[in-house]
Amino acid sequence: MTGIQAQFRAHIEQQVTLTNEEFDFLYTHFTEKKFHKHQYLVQEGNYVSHDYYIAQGLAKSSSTDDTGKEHILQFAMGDAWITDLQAFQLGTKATLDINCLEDTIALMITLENREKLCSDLGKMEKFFRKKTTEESINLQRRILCLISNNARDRYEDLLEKYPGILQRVSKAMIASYLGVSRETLSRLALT
Amino acid sequence: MTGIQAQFRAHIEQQVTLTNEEFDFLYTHFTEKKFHKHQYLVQEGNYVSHDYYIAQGLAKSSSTDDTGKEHILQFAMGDAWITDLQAFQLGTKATLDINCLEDTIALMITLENREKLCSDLGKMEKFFRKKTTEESINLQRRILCLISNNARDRYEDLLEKYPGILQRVSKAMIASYLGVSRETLSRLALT
DNA sequence: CGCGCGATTGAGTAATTTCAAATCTAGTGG
DNA sequence: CCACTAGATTTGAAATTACTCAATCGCGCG
Repeated sequence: MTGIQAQFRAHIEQQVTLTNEEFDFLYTHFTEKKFHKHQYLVQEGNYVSHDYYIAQGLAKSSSTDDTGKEHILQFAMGDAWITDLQAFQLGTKATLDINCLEDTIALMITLENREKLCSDLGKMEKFFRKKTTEESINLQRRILCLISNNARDRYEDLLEKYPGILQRVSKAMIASYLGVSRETLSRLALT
Repeated sequence: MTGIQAQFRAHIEQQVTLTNEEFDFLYTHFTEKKFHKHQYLVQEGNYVSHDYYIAQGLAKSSSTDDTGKEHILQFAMGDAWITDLQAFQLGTKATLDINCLEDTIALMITLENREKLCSDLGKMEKFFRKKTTEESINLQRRILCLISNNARDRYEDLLEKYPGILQRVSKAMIASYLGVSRETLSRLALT
């Protein structure tokens, strides 16, 4: 049992309890893989083969608009899932890029394997339901933050939620995540 | 079998197929209820007893900031789910108001009943997982729209996604949903 | 007719963006 | 140890976008 496996099991057991046999079984549906900094997990225009559990490291998902500007949808630090959800679910081409900001270890699962796993092990169906519900709650919070608050408040909100983020992510990327220009973020001088 | 029941069954069967017995069984977990225009499904500060499937009518969820301004998180037209997800899941007090904009017919389910139903009927666990995944995809799209686009493009985006919305929702509320002032929305004169 | 509500318009102000230039910083090679 | 470069960050100034507050318009309804 590697450290990654133990961490992943603990991650799943936040939602459902597992026997050793169940964990061993479900684990066979995943592939562990290392990615180096700057490597892509998903590239716009390609099909999306996997959903990724980021065990260690840091990845971001983003889209690039017609003026070439990048907009960051998500940072996935340790213990988080990331993919181009729409493309993954529907089997369409990615509209997002997903790129590692640090050397990263991920556990990957294909759509086929995930659906099979959900059918064969009800606890995993439940796990994904709960996890996705959590995800929706977080996305709703972010939407309310975006429509309710100005740039400064959104920035403070982010720092509060991810205290260590400034040490790992450039301010230009944080600006892109918050939906403001990097110059504006820079002028919010604080903390 | 009422029209509402038939509609609800079709809604569920968009994700999973059901036998008559399964539908009858799952349906016992829900309560059908009518609400009149302006009635609250959820009020800020109260506990959230149910998740609501809006069969007919229209409800909105919103939060009110410290300056008294309302920010609209969601419109639930026919065939959509709505609740204060965070408060419902965690059993905490609502931070959202949910209010009917029209006379509305809803099917309501408590957290306890939903969890029981998911345990007793794997297809419903799957249904909720799929539905919540869809929800996440939509929320992600909205976030990208909010951080990528200006007010005009967000407005056009909304009209494209919900063509009939102007006939059912005041422009002040649409502005609140888009995160702009109603005066600004008014000045985007088009369509 | 006149009230009430939603929508629009006007004018001034505030927030944010853009483009350009200056500064800072970490890592590299001499 | 230092100079140098590439990338990140900050700063400046003007332009744009959006907001606020107030007034007006339009329309359905008693």
